[in-house]
Amino acid sequence: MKKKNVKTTILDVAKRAGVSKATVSNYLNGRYEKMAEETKETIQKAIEELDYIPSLSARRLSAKESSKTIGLIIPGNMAHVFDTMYYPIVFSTVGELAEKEKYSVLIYAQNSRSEEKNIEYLMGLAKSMVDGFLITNMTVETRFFKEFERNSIPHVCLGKIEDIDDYQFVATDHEKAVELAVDHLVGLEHKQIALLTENKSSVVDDVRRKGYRKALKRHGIEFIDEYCHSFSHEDIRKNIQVYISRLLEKVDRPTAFIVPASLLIYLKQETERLHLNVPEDLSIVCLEYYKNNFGYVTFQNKKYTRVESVVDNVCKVAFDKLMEQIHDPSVEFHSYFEPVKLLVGETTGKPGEK
Amino acid sequence: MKKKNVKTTILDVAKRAGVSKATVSNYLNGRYEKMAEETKETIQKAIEELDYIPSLSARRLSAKESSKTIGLIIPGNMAHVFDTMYYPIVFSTVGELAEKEKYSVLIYAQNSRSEEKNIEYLMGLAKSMVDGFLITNMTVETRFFKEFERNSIPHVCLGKIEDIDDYQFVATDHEKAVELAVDHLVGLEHKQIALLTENKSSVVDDVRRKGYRKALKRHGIEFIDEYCHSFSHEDIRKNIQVYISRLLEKVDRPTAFIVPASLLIYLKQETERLHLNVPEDLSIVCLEYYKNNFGYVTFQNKKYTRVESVVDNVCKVAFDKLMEQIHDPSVEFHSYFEPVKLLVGETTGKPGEK
DNA sequence: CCGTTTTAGTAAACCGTTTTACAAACCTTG
DNA sequence: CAAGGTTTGTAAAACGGTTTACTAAAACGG
Repeated sequence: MKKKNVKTTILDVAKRAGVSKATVSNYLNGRYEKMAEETKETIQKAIEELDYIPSLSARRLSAKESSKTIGLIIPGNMAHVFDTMYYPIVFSTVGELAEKEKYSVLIYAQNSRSEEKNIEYLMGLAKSMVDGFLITNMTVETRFFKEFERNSIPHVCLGKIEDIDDYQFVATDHEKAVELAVDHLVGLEHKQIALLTENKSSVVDDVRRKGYRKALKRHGIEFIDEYCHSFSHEDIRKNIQVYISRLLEKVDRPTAFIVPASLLIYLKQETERLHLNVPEDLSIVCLEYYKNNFGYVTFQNKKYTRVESVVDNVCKVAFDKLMEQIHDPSVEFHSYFEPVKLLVGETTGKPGEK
Repeated sequence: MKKKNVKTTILDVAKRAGVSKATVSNYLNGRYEKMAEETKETIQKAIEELDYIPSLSARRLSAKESSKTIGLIIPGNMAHVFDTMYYPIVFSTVGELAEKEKYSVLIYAQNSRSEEKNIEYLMGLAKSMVDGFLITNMTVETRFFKEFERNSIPHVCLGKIEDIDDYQFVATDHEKAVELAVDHLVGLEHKQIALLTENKSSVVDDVRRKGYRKALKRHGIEFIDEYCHSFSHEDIRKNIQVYISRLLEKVDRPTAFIVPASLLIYLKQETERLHLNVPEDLSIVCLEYYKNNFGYVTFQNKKYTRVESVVDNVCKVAFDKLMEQIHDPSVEFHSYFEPVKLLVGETTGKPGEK
């Protein structure tokens, strides 16, 4: 618990080591080329003895570096995202990427105050603290984009927001994911295809339903309202099992389900309770966005057929694009959809086939 | 989309406004006392025309300010905390507090690499970027504390870790919370008291069980293993209903339950399914840590009896203590337990009583 | 042993602010 | 109208590094 009231500077170190500031600076920055072994040691010793810590501000000022920090904007209230691994993944992925680039990640949880205040604060950050922003898509207030644009502040949105177009995003193509799933199932001659989704009335949810309807229409299959259900956070805790078992007990029950990974467990439960076989009685396509999917990767030792599009990668692309913008503000930005691919496993087959 | 390749400095502004740097600086820092109205306007105009943004680094260097940033350490993998509102609350509360103090919050998600690397990086941050750390309790690698201590880096741990004592924490007293609940129920003549908890084998969980056993022992009530169950993340999704209904259907079923808010919904479900009345057939005490408890605040229009201890406040105290440490490294730190209070509602009564 | 190259290191300018000590210009006032 | 007060503002020295241009001393080559 030393109490240093006076900061030791590079000059103190230089004096103590009997060299010049420049030499210490060179040492600190690993420019050893022109430096006697002995000098290095002396400097190192002086640094340790004095408990010297270089001043970041001075360094940055001198080197004309930026703050090397990006802002990550998240919603103040994240209750609605509880059912997915989204945020944890974003945090750790972005964190790791940033660390590699020697960037720091500032977190900004929008608070409940006025949009005005939020924006004001963000612009303040941008002016001084932060080189650019990563915006999580559940966060979005559209004015953010306008302001960022207006002030030429680098920014990338993680996720596409419907109905807005003139902004820069990197997103998972949830629409296409569902379409692929439907196509696959229709290819197997399924006609009764159910879609269950979580995170009711979120952007992601809307897009998935859109893809579902679109694909059905394309194949000339009628949309049945009952087959397509979206569960809110509370629904999942309250009555998802009831809903699923009702659906499965119907005479004209769906022969196939498209289900995001986080809901699989519930479907599995009811399927087993009703002694349905997969894929003979029921085909399942899993929508998968996370690498570590809670370990729910098999169904009775069968590999899931799944549509994959990994969020880690979305983060990576977004981060890279942000870096690009930061380092060269003139680059043209192109929004990006993470590729989506269908991986056929053992949980889908022709309906009724053994 | 202007492209500024040369940064405009305070000198540019000064020249354009026809004044000195000092005057511009004064203007920027709101020292208007000795400044003609006209000068202010000229300077403001110059600033706008030049799109001038002061350099934070220069400012900090000159004013001998610190980075005014705190680090918030969170686990890289947060899957296990999904069942509570813990992190969202921490983020937004700490974020807001920091904003008020003009501090920024840097987020550090421990990644999967070696402890060594994590520590090295954190110490690096501490040296330059960050004035101190807030450590979420699920995160903890005990070496952190030793290193922080060794380098006199201000830090506060959100939550108490059992078996370690020589560090500084601010925590909810989960042990006492459960004890209070038991005391209340025993006071109502309950003997068969169940404790359900989430987040199996976490620190919080252990402590709750400890309080439970302690209180039972104090009242001379035998500990029955079946009455005390802890659910993992997967358990909650898989079989919590099964477990609860089995417990409720036993001949000698518990007459009272102590349940954290996030699990209430499941208990409510099964209670209703079995047509049990609250509190006549069953008393319920809710352990409540979040202000906005998902809106599950009533049971059939009855206010829950609950033990309350609000996380927001834990964050606030922790943040304040961190600030204290940062501003005066010599202050003695005293670990702190957030007060816990019992609020008697309408969901508890004497067993069997109408 | 002298001129040249290499090695090891330095002095000083600079980065963009804040701050301190000082002063010009104008206004009072006796 | 000179002395002193107010205003309004300034010049220059920090702040703690990096970098550039330069050099003393040692090593080398012939």
